[in-house]
Amino acid sequence: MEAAERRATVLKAVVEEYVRTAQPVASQTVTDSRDLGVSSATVRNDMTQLEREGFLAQPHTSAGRIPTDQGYRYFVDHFTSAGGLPVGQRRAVADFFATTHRALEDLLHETSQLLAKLTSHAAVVVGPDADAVRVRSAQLVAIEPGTVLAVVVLGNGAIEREVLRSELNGEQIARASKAFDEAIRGGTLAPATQSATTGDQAADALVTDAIRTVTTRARHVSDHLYVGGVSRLAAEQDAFATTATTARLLEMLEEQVVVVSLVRDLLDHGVHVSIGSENDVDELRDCSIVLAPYQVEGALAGTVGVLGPTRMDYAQALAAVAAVSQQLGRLLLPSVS
Amino acid sequence: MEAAERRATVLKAVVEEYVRTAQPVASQTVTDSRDLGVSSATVRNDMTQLEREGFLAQPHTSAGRIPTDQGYRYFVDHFTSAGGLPVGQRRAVADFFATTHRALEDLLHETSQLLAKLTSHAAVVVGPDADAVRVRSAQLVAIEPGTVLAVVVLGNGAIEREVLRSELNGEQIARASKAFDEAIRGGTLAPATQSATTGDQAADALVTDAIRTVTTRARHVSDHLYVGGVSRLAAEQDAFATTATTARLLEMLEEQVVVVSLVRDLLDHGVHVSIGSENDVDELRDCSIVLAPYQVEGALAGTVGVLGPTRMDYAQALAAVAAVSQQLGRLLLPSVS
DNA sequence: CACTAGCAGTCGGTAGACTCGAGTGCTACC
DNA sequence: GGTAGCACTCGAGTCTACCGACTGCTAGTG
Repeated sequence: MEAAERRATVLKAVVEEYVRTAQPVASQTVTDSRDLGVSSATVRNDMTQLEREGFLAQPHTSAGRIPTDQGYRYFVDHFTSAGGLPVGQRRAVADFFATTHRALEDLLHETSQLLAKLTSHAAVVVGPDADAVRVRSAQLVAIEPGTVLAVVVLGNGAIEREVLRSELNGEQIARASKAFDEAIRGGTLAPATQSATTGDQAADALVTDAIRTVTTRARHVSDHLYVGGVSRLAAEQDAFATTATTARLLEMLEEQVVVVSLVRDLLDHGVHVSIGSENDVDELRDCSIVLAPYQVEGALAGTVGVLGPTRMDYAQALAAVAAVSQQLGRLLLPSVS
Repeated sequence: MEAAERRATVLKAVVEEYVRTAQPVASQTVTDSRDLGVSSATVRNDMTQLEREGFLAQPHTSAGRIPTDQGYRYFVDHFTSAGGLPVGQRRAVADFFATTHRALEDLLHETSQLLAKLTSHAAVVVGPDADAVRVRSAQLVAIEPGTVLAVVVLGNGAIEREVLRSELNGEQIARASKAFDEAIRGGTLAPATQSATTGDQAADALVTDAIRTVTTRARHVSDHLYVGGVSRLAAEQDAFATTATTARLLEMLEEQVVVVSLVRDLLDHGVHVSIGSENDVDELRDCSIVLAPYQVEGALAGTVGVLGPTRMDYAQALAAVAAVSQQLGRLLLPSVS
């Protein structure tokens, strides 16, 4: 084995050991657990070089090495070629998606919990950008005297509904409903200034109101973040500097919008794994994010992701998000859910 | 001042000081901050007696006293007579409810966050029991070929909707809709065995399906828990034994159903404050819960609550839940929102 | 030249000894 | 009943010594 190649193997071993034990990895540990055919002294030399190159770090002089963010990056880029999920987990995912029959919101929420359970880390599910979702159909329905429900079916199977007030009679509402459908069907929910002309001024007003309300709300909903397994973050405490760090993380997840735009941003740039300091957000300096988009009918419909400490089993996380995103997309495909 | 009366005052002082500082309270601290007209030695005697009676405890011999759960209980029962919220907070609550225009789900969620912000603790909002909510109106709406939406308006303003598959034509659906409305309007969503007879077998099947689906889902939704301010739990870490305790708390909150039934159970027994070991649930041994029901049109519509460490400002928490529950009920009253 | 054996050196972690001071409990007294 | 005063207790912080886990280096080997 060539020297450079061996160094890469050493790096791989250090990452794997450290992920497993959370302890700085000694040269001896590496030679014991891997069959490198060299002595610990040689590994030590490799380690010093890896440290010089920025892949490893030493918490203090007389300690083993731990990977730096750059070290994790190399590991992810070179040693996590698409491994599948272990059969047990693969089955769990299949079972989950075979047996659920939920409204979209609940499904996404429970998907986040599934992913959290699979990876033992916090998990997030992000819906698609409102601007990117097409309207499949729309209508207005009188549900009570004075109350109208705007119902919009979206391309990803989500059904938005919004309550409106209107004193119009049934016939007027029917007319408005038609106009409403024509105005936004096939388009996106971007807050545009579609207008309606039914010839009935009151109906027009209702349609305008409906469009405005629905687009506003769509924006709100599309920025929604489904978070599963927050308790894992608390359990991972020790990976973070202080308990305040955990608190700020939880706060950010409650904030939702920061995370949603972060996730979208990462994916826009084709990033699927973001490690520690690669994250611009301060709260995430000690965290890594592993993402996979899911698609419905070939169109990007959202993203599933795992949020954990940088010391994370990346191979497993990648396999998990891949499996979940794929199954989720498949489930959403045929039905309107 | 009589001796017994003074002891109560000492207890009050200890609770208030301990809540403020999180430090065991010394006899001297009490005499310094309150004008009792007695010396610290007397307070010490009172404290030993309060300890004998189980209201106070000593972390170790040479330390001040901290309240026991029983001590907090006495404090809550005797010294938290309905104080109002400070004007600033009162204003914040009023502003919040004056400016929000959200769907019910979002409103409840944001209400929990408001409450969390007010009290600096985690907050929960629980909807009403599905069995207790009356159906205001119900109908079926064709939204796409092959797809029917069941829409149910509930007494508390919530609008449940559920997607059904059906190949019936418009006329059949209209008939089924009427039967659906008649079958469940005015009743509750308890999973009963209402049946429909429209004379059209296919329509009947749709109605039965709709009833089944809606009642099932209603149960699911009514057990939903809105949680706000989970990050506060992490920040309150030090109040709990280990970080594992926090993790288990978060887990329980994610579980939802445990908390929901706990809250309902407490309120059924007229309990508004549950302190530490008074909670049967193990995870809550170090926590207290402060609850207030909110009502819509005179009927119990749900509960808002605060979840924090036993070392909590009970007077403030009580004032906050009272103010929020009252305003929330008022907001839900007139509109179907 | 690549690798290794061996050994000195470094540094965190733990245990024990010591001190400091906050706060009590008790006793004698008013 | 209330108080002053004092001895006593015990946690927390500091210092020291020591152990042991690892490294880095040097000298040596195929």
